[in-house]
Amino acid sequence: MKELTQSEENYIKAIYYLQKVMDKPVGTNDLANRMDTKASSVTDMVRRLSEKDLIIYEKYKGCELTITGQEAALKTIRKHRLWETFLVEKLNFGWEEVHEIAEQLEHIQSVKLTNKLDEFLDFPKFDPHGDPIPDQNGKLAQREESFKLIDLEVNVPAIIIGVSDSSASFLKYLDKHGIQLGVAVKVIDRFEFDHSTEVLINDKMLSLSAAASSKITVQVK
Amino acid sequence: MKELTQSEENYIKAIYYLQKVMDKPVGTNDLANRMDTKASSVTDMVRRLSEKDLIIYEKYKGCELTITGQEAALKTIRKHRLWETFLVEKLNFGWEEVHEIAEQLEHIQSVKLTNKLDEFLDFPKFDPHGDPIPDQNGKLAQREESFKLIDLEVNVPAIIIGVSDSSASFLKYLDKHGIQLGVAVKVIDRFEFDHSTEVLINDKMLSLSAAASSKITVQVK
DNA sequence: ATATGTATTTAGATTAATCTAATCATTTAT
DNA sequence: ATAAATGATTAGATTAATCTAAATACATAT
Ligand SMILES: [Mn+2]
Ligand SMILES: [Mn+2]
Ligand SMILES: [Mn+2]
Ligand SMILES: [Mn+2]
Repeated sequence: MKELTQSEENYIKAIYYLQKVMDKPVGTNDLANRMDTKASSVTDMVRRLSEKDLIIYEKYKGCELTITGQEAALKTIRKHRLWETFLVEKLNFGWEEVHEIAEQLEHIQSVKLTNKLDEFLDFPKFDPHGDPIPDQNGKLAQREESFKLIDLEVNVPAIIIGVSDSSASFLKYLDKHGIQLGVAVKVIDRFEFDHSTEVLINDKMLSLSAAASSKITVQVK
Repeated sequence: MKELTQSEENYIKAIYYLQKVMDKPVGTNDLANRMDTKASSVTDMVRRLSEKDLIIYEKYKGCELTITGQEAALKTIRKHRLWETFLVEKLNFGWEEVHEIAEQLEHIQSVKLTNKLDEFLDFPKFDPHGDPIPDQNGKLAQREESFKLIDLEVNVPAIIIGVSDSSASFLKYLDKHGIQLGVAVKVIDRFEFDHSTEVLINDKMLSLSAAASSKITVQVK
């Protein structure tokens, strides 16, 4: 299995992600959209990837990862999340700054480096956004059952364990309101008409939009 | 000043290096040789670099860096040497393993990352091979006067402060004989006919070839 | 089933980075 | 000063990754 180019690694990651969320073959436009390129470019690339047996692709039918492709995806994701952890834990970056840099660092090719970094960080199981970090064998830590904050029942104490949107704008918004991983939350009230939620966080009341609360993952204590 | 491609950064570094050691305009073949490519590829690339005002280039006359080009070179060298330091100091890599990985890491584009890394490492002045690390402004620490071990007078105590060859084979050879930066050396005898040198290192006598002793930099205590 | 619209692929170009083989320029040696 | 050797450039191809515009296939609604 030869090394992948940066572009190939990025595509493989995107396919991995889309496969997960839509649970059916990934269409050319979905990919083009996610990768922020044109459909014609995607068609070219999926040809190459399928040539290398990283995906199964049939004209007009979309694509999905082979086992080899999944392994490749997990390797890249492992690197990405380890680097994000490094940037936050060791270099004191904010969690909203690290994704972009990790997009580059994830392409560094050295298994030894990855494993030494892992060790240096004390084998973290989750990255700064609460996403699981694949281990050397590509295995992901299994989480206790978790919900989106928007689905958490009223008056049930819970803890914030992740976010499903790592965009700088969202994360900065959370920072402003003292919302971090590990913090306790309780839903005090919810309004049917717009699904906005009143929550208690850090002893302060806060009203969250449906958009926000649907992107925050919590776990009941 | 737009970002440079990896290839451009590598060429700029090579020109910087060659300019230093040969002290005259860098020829196409010198560069081709150093970059391990073909002269025709170099001609193409120096055209591009000169187009971007990173070098001055005239057909058949070789090239040299402009001020902008020198700044670019120093930025890349800074990243390279900081990463090498990180790999040795924090991740416990051997000094013979880090160059290759740093060749990749040096292309990560984030000034903030570079500066935070610098801080994390406590603003090191020299990398694991004894080469100076440019600071934020591209300034290199000036060394006390130093010599090559091959030029060190007999019976003058000195300290090893650098190597001018960072190839894995040479560094492994040094490791085998306990030769590291910071270690004390004294030349006991030197033989005219092949310039081999008898040295005392770590309380042990050792005979070094001219090839070896000409690549070790020392400083008189 | 036919038409319409959307998804996807093709055709044809472009740009960076590389190569080989051929040509041209400069330097050096006779 | 001329020839030979060395150094450098050009011409022409190739490959990855991208694009625009045109063509085609598939899905859906009437
Ligand atoms: Mn990320
Ligand atoms: Mn990436
Ligand atoms: Mn190096
Ligand atoms: Mn490099």
